[in-house]
Amino acid sequence: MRVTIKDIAKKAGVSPSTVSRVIANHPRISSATKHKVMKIMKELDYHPNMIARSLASKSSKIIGVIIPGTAERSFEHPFFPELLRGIGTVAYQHGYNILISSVTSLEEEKDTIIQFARGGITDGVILLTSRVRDPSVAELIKMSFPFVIIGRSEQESRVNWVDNDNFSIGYELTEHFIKRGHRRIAFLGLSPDFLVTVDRFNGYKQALRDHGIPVDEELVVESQFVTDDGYHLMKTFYRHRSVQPTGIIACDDLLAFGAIKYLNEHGLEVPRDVAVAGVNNVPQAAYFSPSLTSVEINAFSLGAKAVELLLAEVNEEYTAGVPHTRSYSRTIIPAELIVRDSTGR
Amino acid sequence: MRVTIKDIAKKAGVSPSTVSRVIANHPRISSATKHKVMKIMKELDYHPNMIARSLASKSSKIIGVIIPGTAERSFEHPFFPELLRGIGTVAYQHGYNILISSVTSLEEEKDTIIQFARGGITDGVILLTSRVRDPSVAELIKMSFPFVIIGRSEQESRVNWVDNDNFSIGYELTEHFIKRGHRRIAFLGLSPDFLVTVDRFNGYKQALRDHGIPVDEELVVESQFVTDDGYHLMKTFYRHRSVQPTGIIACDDLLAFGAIKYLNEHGLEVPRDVAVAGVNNVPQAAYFSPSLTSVEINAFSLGAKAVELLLAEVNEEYTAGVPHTRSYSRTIIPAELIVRDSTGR
DNA sequence: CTGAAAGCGCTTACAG
DNA sequence: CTGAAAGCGCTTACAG
Repeated sequence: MRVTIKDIAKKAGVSPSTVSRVIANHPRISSATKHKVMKIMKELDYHPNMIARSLASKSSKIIGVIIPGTAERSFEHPFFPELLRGIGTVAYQHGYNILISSVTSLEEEKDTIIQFARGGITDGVILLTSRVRDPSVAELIKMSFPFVIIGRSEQESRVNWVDNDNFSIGYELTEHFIKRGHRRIAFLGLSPDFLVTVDRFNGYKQALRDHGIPVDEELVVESQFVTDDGYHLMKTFYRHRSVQPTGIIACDDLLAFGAIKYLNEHGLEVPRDVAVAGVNNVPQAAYFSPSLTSVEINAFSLGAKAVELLLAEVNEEYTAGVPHTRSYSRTIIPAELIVRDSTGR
Repeated sequence: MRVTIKDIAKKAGVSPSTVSRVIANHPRISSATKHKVMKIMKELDYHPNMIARSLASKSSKIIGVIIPGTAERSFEHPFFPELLRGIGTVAYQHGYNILISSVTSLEEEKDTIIQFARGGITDGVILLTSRVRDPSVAELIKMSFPFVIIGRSEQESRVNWVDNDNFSIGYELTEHFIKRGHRRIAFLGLSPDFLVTVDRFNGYKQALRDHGIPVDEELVVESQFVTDDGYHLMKTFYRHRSVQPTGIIACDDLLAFGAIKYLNEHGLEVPRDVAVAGVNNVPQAAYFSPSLTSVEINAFSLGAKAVELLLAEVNEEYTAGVPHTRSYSRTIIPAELIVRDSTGR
């Protein structure tokens, strides 16, 4: 039999309420009884049942993290662990645990969200998505359950989110190429369903315009997901397009690696013949030959900030009685261009 | 007010017990009442409170996953998400959620384990570790709480684990080099605290011996962790050692990438001058120049199998009354040598 | 097949 | 500063 609060109470000669207050570090408790109770908890190796506590207090101290389905494969992305580490670190600091979903379909995702939210398992949810019109977002809003999105949602109001400024990322990257004299710059990896790529693409276009360079649709390569099929995208590109880019901006480093491999195999040297850059600054970017120019998105901070926003909202709920207008935050985590060999020196 | 089982019961004209049985899909329930109750649950948009259910049933349907501290940085490793995906997929199939720890110190790890196990939050725990003498393992054994280790533990008995055969991985990799005529093969990344590297190293030594090649300590490069500092390891190696290896086996692909970068910068071409191979077959291995020979460890399967073992043990506990000797499983997930350009053709 | 009752292990006004 | 009591929302023998 596991030792409960009653066992402690009996042995300490106090009531269960008092033991509970000691555990919760309640202020109005004499330090005498406090120490007595704590001593006995040590002796009996007592550990509170978190489930019972959750039920009684209506707070599980668990944050749910919803990860886009396997189909989108972002799970595999190198920046994901960093994000998770940021989430975990801040959550731990505040005494929260993190419950991870890993679903394969949108229905499973909805199931999970309902379970997390309605089932009382979590106090709030962090949603990793930058999907246009994500159904989970609508669901969460409907339930008015605390949540934060990592990756800007299209839903502009009544949503907390944290993201990089992807427009600027696209803009700066493009300007970097322009400053090195490039004018035929391809954009690799536009996926209309994913705002992150759309935003970067808009930044790209704006930079071109600002420098008087016409946007050439021939230089835009769409892709289904933000995956690692840069090799095949380039193959298709060179087969079907007549333009010869001198620079390629890939929406992701993995895309860039694949693209470079293709270029190498077809006698094009990077950066001599074509300059290439990616985004996300994966660890391998520095070791690649040539080392890859990329953008550090500070995934750790994205995760950390998301937890802070979420906990602010979760706790806001407890300021009962005080009427207030609910506010929503958008937080931009700065990104940083890391220039390496793949765009020349 | 959230709708509870009582609300459903009242509206359906049955007792809460009956509603509970409908939810649990209890066999002895008339399909008439079953349908009536389900209809009302739909109407009222009822979702069971998982916390209450957990408390009453003494099972949270949550699996804890303990990840080695940030200090060890395995969180950042590309194979980790795959592992997690394997865990998540099988867990979901069985109706379990996964709770992730992300701790920074060994004390935090112990805290977390106690919270997960004693606090009743999880039904069982998966421990990612291949640390020699992991204190968490001892803790879990002491509590006799269901757990499975991914990564072989030194603790040979009373432990379930799933792992690759790292001895064979080291052996096969080495034999691959020997067959291509190499005799001076360096081993990069031996970390005495991590069994995974020790096992691979033993396989390496055995292969050399079996082919009559003496083991040369000069060719062994130790490292603190399984990280990405291959570049610096090689720098130190060439500065302090007199031997010139013609082949390098790195304990990890990231190590290999760093090593290759160093070699390139110092006029050594891969594989012409030095052949290099890694382990883990990270996505970038195929895109690297040259593409990297590696070993696919099937991380997804490692995770999937770990959950299966764990759930077997968790459920075994419920076969109460039936006396049985508890058994422990060791499962080996096959690994596969992937030959690419970095070791020649 | 169904209900009444006890119980899971805590928390938290309410009273003193 | 502390206790008695009610309650959190379920499950599950036990009885019928």
